[in-house]
Amino acid sequence: MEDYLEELNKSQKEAVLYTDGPALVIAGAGSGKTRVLTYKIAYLIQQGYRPYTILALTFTNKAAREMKNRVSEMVGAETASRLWMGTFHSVFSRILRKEAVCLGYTKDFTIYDTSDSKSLLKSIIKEFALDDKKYKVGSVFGRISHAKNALISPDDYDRNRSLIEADHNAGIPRTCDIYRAYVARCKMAQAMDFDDLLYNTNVLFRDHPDVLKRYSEFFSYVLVDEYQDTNYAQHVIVKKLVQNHHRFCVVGDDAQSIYSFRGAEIENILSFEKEYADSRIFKLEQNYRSTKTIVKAANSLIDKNRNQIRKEVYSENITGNKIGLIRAYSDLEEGIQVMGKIAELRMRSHCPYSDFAILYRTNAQSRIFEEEARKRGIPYRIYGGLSFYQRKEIKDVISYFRLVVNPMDEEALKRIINYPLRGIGDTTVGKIIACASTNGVSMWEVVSDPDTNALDVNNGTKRKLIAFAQLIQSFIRSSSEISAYDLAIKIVSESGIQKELFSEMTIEYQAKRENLQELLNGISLFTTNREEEGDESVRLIDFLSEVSLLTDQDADEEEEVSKVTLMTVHSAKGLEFKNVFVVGLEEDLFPSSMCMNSPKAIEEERRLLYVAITRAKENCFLSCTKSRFRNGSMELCRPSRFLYEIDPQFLDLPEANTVKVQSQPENNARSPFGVARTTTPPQFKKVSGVTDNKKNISSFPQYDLSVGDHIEHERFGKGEVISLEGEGDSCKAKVAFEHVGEKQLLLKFARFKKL
DNA sequence: CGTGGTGAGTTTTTT
DNA sequence: ACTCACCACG
Repeated sequence: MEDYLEELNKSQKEAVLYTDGPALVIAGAGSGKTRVLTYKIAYLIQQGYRPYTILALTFTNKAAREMKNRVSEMVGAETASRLWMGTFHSVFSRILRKEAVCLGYTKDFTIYDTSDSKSLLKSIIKEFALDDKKYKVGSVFGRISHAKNALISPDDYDRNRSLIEADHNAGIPRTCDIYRAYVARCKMAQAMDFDDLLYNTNVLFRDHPDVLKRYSEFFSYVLVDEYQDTNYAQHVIVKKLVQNHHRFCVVGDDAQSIYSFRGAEIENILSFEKEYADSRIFKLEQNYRSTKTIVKAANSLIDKNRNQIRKEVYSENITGNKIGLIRAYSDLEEGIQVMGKIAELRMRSHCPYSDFAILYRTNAQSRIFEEEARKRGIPYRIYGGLSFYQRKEIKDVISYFRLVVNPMDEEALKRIINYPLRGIGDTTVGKIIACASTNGVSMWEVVSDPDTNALDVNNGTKRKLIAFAQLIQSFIRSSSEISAYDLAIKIVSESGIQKELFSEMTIEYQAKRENLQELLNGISLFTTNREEEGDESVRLIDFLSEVSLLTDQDADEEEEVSKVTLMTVHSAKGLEFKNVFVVGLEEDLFPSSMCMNSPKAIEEERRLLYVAITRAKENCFLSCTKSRFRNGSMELCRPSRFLYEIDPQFLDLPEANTVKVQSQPENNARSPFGVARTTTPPQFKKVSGVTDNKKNISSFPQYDLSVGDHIEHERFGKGEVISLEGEGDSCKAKVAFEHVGEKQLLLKFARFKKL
């Protein structure tokens, strides 16, 4: 163990060894944050802390798993497995299941995922007879979620003037009523949504001092990873847990705070020192990951943020290459150029595909890179998109499981009451909901006993309802007798799901069958694992509570072939790659158009780019395009303001630019992109030149062309005219483009200019 | 009650 | 491009 400590640098070591009070570790990008956390846990254990009294909270499952693995290597898997280590959500859900009764919940409560929550909100908005064009499910959900993350109850909400006013101004004054109804319905369904896992943990500790006392005495040391991403609720709960002894350590980097959209408060980390007068702060400033150039370039960018903890991140690695710039004419060509560059670099340096990552702001950008990779036969792996457990066929099956475990689960019931089709349509479901709410009972009670609840449906429908209820009841009876796996099999065959999935032999259905098979395999694996660990009766609820908090990133399949990684910048946090391409650096995309009127949001976007750049170990490329297909039409793009904020001495400015600057007399400033650079950087939306750009695009001048002319096309880039045919409006040109090959252009529509 | 077609809106990020 | 809501018909 003493040897381990020698592997740390001075500040890392200090951070590990200090355990007497609150510790804030500011960990610059690539500075060995996980190392400090894992060594610290090992050190605590060495100091005599019992492992099961150490609580380590992370933000993602992936981070938790990685930490667990690394701790295992140091102290052994046996000891590591006793630690309380996991995401906030998973650890708190464990606590909540234990203490559920205090809160009026059963241990088997359901966890609603985002789509369940939204579906419930949709019902409520409909029941309130509100205009769903005004009351958009997404924004109502967002407001409720923010309220919960700020520990604001429906009653608090009502009393909060600024919230009420904001809703009023947004034309949705009844948001608070929806919130109240939503909470009641979740409770009625014995369900908690993601935010409830935090909110209710706080309620538990607030209203039950004895319970809090038990946990705060039980946990002898608390560690929190990615503290900059915690929201108010998490902050308060941590505070409560350590109130007795103040022995805890939070690790984070304010420069990498990128989750404010879901309630993260950068203030939690910025004001830590004020909050805990007895705290010590440790700064890890040496970056071990990247070249000097990458670190300095990233620093020069993040320097533009006002709100931050000052630190000097530096690298002792080689200087390395400058940051590459890629300028494309269109999103299409961006894909071609980036993939081309990857192929070229790979040839030159013989590094595997897994050394490359393409990072983008939005998932929608992935498609073009995917297509281009496929064309070239470059293997790739996309992260993000729908998680396995969110696919329709999987959610449907899981909903059966959920209903069996918790018949009050309204969202699960709605999902499967007519799947597979059994003649219970929207009309009937509407009646059931209405009947349930007038009688103050759950939908399940209405379905299983339509008569007592005076449900107004005809006899045929009633029979169908009763048959459905009996089906579910038979599953419930079996659930106490047979294993989770056997029950799953029984459900799939007796519900008719199996028949339905074999009713068609199309590729989609084939995929669905495979997915279902995978789910069953997962249950089987889960059951055997638990049984090996000595758990005699593995219940379905155990499986459910585990999978409801999993995301796609957690499927850690061993990759047999090396692949290029495609992911959003958000999901790249914490990862590193030899070569990184950050794409789509354009105004309204990165920074996102969502935050044009908020300097705070712009600072967050800047941090996001900081995160992206600092993922790179050796080479980093930034790309932008002149035009991009968005929302169904071609839009002109201006380079991101961030490109001008990076100190140009770290940028590899291409020679060709000089030429381009000359050929575009309207340019009045030297810029890395040879694109009209207004003397002031692009400002907020109302002053921006977006509309002017739109005009430019349609007033592209027409030229008389002849064979051999060189042209510059809006999407395809530069090329040479090979042949011409037709006259007037139907005149067509065949053009050989540099990057995209030969294309036919109908001159009437083609957007290009002669060079 | 179910289905199949059309049309509109949609995209920021995730536990 | 892709999903979802709505509508008309069987």
